[in-house]
Amino acid sequence: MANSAGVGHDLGWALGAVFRCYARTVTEAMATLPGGPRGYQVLSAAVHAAPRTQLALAQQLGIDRTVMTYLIDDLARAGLIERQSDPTDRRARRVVATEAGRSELDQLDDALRTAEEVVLAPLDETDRATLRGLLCRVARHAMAGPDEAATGALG
Amino acid sequence: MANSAGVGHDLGWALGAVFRCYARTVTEAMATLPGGPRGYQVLSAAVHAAPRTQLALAQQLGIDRTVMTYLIDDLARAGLIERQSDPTDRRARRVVATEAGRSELDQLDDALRTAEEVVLAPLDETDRATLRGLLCRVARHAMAGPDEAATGALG
DNA sequence: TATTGTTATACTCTATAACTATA
DNA sequence: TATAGTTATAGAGTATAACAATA
Repeated sequence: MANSAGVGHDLGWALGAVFRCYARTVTEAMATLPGGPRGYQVLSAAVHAAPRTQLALAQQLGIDRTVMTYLIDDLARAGLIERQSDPTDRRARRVVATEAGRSELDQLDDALRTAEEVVLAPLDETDRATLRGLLCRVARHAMAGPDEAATGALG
Repeated sequence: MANSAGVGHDLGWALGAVFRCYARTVTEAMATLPGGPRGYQVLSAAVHAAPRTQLALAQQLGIDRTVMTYLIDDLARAGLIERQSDPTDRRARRVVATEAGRSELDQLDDALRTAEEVVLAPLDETDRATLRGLLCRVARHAMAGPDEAATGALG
């Protein structure tokens, strides 16, 4: 394919290839988690942040609220999170992580670290830091512009 | 979300954000092209490389051969490519670009250049080259490992 | 019998709308 | 009347399987 007319291809191709490699590794690591990568997002939010309602969670993560219902159904069935009645509004449900959920998240985070290692394998520490820095600068700029609700979806 | 336990998030988040920003811009640029980004891949292959059969094209681009049928139907209906009988194998159809297809591809390539500019806007020329270089190194390594048929798919 | 391309069918994911129970 | 959550329905996109023509 070494045609020089490839244009924007250089960046687009590399970006796509790297993203897919990372996404594939991450998705594999989350193969057994209900909801896959998005299940991870919900679980992570439930563990790290104060309990929020399903709607708040859905808006934060850029997930449709009807999808959030199924997602939480599955995660709750797996015993990773729980729905708790909101004492101040009996319509709302607060999403909280269980002990099992916290432990599961720890394992998943390990897997994510590994996935990152796999992707960055060909670079030494200096180059990794450089790539991270440049990507983050570009990412922050990209998020600043248009409305970007999704905070970590894979694709 | 400023929790330091965010783990691999730094890379994964930035990668996802940048990728989605680029993918969105590119997809918008190809909104009127039949088949969207994948229509572009087929058109580009038809223009730049020697005519190939639908199956060869499908395998090269990582597209299912049944999808390729629809894709080529739409591109042909738009007058951008043509199906030609393969003289050496009457089962096969060679995919070739029309003049209109070539011209359309030129315009799309312009749009891609612009999309790249949009994404890389916050970086100066030196940093852009650095990012490109690092991403390409990582991408080449990622492609070398597992079977990666898809050469430029976005989603 | 195997292969290219097409067509028909089914499945997955997601979005839309309707429903309930609260407010 | 509006909102949180659920459920039901429909749509897009994709994969699977069956088919026709040719090798």
